[in-house]
Formats: sequence, structure tokens, C-alpha cells
Amino acid sequence: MGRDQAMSEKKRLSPQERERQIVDEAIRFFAEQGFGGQTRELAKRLGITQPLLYRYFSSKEALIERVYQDVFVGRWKENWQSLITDRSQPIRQRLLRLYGEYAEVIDNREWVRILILAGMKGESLNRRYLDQVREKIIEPLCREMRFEAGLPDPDTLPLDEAERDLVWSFHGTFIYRGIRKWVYGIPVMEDSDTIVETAVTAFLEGAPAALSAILADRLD
Amino acid sequence: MGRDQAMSEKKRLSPQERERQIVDEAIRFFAEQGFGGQTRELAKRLGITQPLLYRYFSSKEALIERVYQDVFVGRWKENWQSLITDRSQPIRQRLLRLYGEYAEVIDNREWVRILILAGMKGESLNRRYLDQVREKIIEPLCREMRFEAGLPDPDTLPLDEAERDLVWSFHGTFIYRGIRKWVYGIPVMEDSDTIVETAVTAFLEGAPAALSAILADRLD
DNA sequence: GATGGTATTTATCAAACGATAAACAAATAA
DNA sequence: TTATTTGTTTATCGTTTGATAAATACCATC
Repeated sequence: MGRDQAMSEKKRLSPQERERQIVDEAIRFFAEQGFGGQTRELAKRLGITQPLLYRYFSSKEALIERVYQDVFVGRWKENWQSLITDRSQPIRQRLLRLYGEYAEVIDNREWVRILILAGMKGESLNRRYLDQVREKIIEPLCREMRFEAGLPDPDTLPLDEAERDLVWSFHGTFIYRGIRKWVYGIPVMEDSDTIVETAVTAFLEGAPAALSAILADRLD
Repeated sequence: MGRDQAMSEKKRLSPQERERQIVDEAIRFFAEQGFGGQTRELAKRLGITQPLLYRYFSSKEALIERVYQDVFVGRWKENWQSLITDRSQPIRQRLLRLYGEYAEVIDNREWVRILILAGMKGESLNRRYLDQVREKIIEPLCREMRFEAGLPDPDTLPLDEAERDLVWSFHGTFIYRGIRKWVYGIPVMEDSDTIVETAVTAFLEGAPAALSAILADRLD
């Protein structure tokens, strides 16, 4: 009543625009409600009717699949792997940059919650994402830590499971902070630079000792 | 056909037995399916009819509430806090024992997944659990780290946010391993003693340096 | 400005789902 | 044996929910 034209007066968007709009809102929506969220409410938020969703996605599952794509695949930076292995820079420097960027991606409600939701649902795409993390971050970083500690290359002396675990734990430091903040709603340290510096310092100081302990009995 | 008596031939259990049975299965069931799991399927697993659930719990929500109680409240060990503050033992020893026990509780599919599910749902009980972790583990451990590093007591020099963050990250090491294993289904190191030792070693070696860096400008 | 294509809505279905009431049956007591 | 209690099932209700088909309205083109 009064003025019918509220905010988004535009109707009849182009298919590209509408699809983009739906996906963007779906990411926010499912991140909040979980994948149990109803298509009707999603439509309501978009200011469209529920059947219109099915013009763009054949099923709710298809829409969820698309959400995965946009969140996981779309936000991975290709330079991360090469950043780790660039020995022209000191390891500390490399880690500060890598996890500075990574922390930015993680510090996002949708990213964290959808990662968790996908895990709980046991989606294969989620598995592929973590394979990527392992292959392109964890394993290379293990190799660099060997190098820094003056220990044999993984090609010579295969990685111990405990070594990967140590690096996963360091990596997890940042993920777990995201979970504390975006899943549990606990206040966390917000100064990104300090966060990364503290974590990297603790890791570089602590890892060599742990590494020696792990490999002690395997070295002659 | 043939023998109708399959496995659990017992019918008409006592209210206590039946309730216990329902809660136990509900924990497993919801941990797998999420809280969207249907009461009909839960009943099917129990070999009972769906309406019987409502004889024991007034609603699905009430059953979920009970699941929280059993998982979070029921599995907290009271000795953990006193273990940390017992300075008659070296800090390394204390941490090995505490997280040895804690790791046992965590290494449980139901515990990890229900903790996550509760977080995603934003339940207050979940919040209370994490308050307990902070109050009875994180804060005391911060105090002990100050002591070990020969730094002023938190009563004298209040804790910096970054200090809590550092300890949360150490704590998260164990949680994140549980998430990797029970949410993402990634293989993790299974030797509990080695896990704890590696994590504690890395923490005790790395934390002092990080702590000094954090407090550098606040100390005279 | 009529026409055709298509983005969007209206109307509706069928199954899923939480919940309730009444009927049934197993144990206990008289 | 009969009576009484109560654990359990059968039958069913009212919504909710993903999905489809037909009708409608916006927009470009001739």
C-alpha cells in the first residue's frame, strides 16, 4: 500500500543475473539454516516465488551442489602452492603471507559453515577439497619443514604420519579459529596480523623439536 | 517366516531400560543423520513404533535436548581442572595426562559430530559447554604458561586476547583432529600417545617465544 | 502496436513428517 | 481366574515440503 515499489523494483531479470542472485542468497541461506532450510523461505528472501527456483535448478540438491562449487572451488587461490615452495624467501615470510591470505578466506561465515555442513553430509566434493589442501599445502609444507630442520628429503626418508599430523594441526589452528567464531559464536582475536604472527612463531619454534622427536628412532 | 524371534526378542521393557535404549540409539542416529533425521527411522532402528518415542519424550526437540545432556554434560571429567593447576608435577606431565584423557573422549564419532551439530544449531547448552572449557581449561592453562615463562600473574597483568587465542589453538589441535577424522573422514594418526606427545612438545617449545612476542610491549 | 518468446506467478499434488488418540496386550495383584 | 495397570501398537490428523503444470505478464522484435 502507498508505494508498491520498495527496494528491488526490478523484475524479470536476465537468466544470468537471476541465477547469480539465487546462488548468492542460497549460500547465505544454507550457511545459516543448514541444508534443511526450506526452498520456500529461500524464495521469500529473494522476493521471488518458490517454483521459480526450479526454473534455474532442477532440484534442491542441484542448487546445493552449485553452492559447493562457488564456495570451495571458487575461493581457492592458485598461488598458494607456489608460495610455500619459493625458497628464495625465508620460511617465516612465506608462512606469514600464505596464512595471511588463507585467514582472509576463512574469516567468512559462509565459507566456514558450508565447509562444516558439507563434511557432515559426507559430500564427495568436500573430500576433493581436502585432498587439495593436503596435496598442495600440507605435503609441500612438510617437505619445507624437513629442509629447514636440515633433515633428509621426503623422497629419501618418507614422511611419517606424525609429521603430517603436526602440519595439519598448525593448519587447523586457523580453521579452528573460524569454527570458534562462526560456528560457536565465541569471541576470537580479530587482529589478523597478530593472529598469523603468533601462530607462525609458535609453529616454527615448536615444530623442529617435535620433528626431531618423531624421527629420532628412524635416523641411524 | 520361520522364526519370528530374531535378536532382541524382549518386548515391554521397563521405562528406565527403554528410555536408556532410546537415548543411546538417538545419539548414534542424530550424530549420523543430523537433527533432521526422522523420528520414524529412529524408531525403526530401535525396533519400536514411532509413537512410542512420544511416550518417553514430549517432542523431538525434547529428545535432542536429552542427547545434548548425555553427550556434553555426561562426559566431562571433574578432575581436569585440578590436574592443570597441580604444580607439584611438571607442566609437561600435567598436559600429557590431561590431553591424554581428553583425547580419549574426543576420539568418538558421536561426541565430535554432535558438538558440531549443536554449534550449527546455535544451542545454548553448547555455549555453556564451551564456557566451561574456557573457564576450567583455557584460562587456568594461560595462568600456568605465565608461571612457566616467569611472567607476571594474570591478576597482576591481565591476560591478552592473543594469549587465550594461543592456548585455544593448542586445545583446538585435538578438536580439529577429531573433526578431520569424524567429520571429514580423513585418515589421522591413531597412536594416541604419540599424538599428545607431539602436540605438547610443540606447544611447550613454541608457546614461550610467542608469549614473549605478545607481551613484549606491555612489559616496561 | 501486434506478436512471439520467456521470465515469473498461481494453483496444486504427493510424499514426508511430527504429533495425538484410541485400541491392544503383557505383566502384576487380588 | 479376573481385574487393573501400563508398555506398546494401530490408525490417523494437520502441516510441511519438494516438485510440477498451467496461466500470466514483461520485454524485444518485426
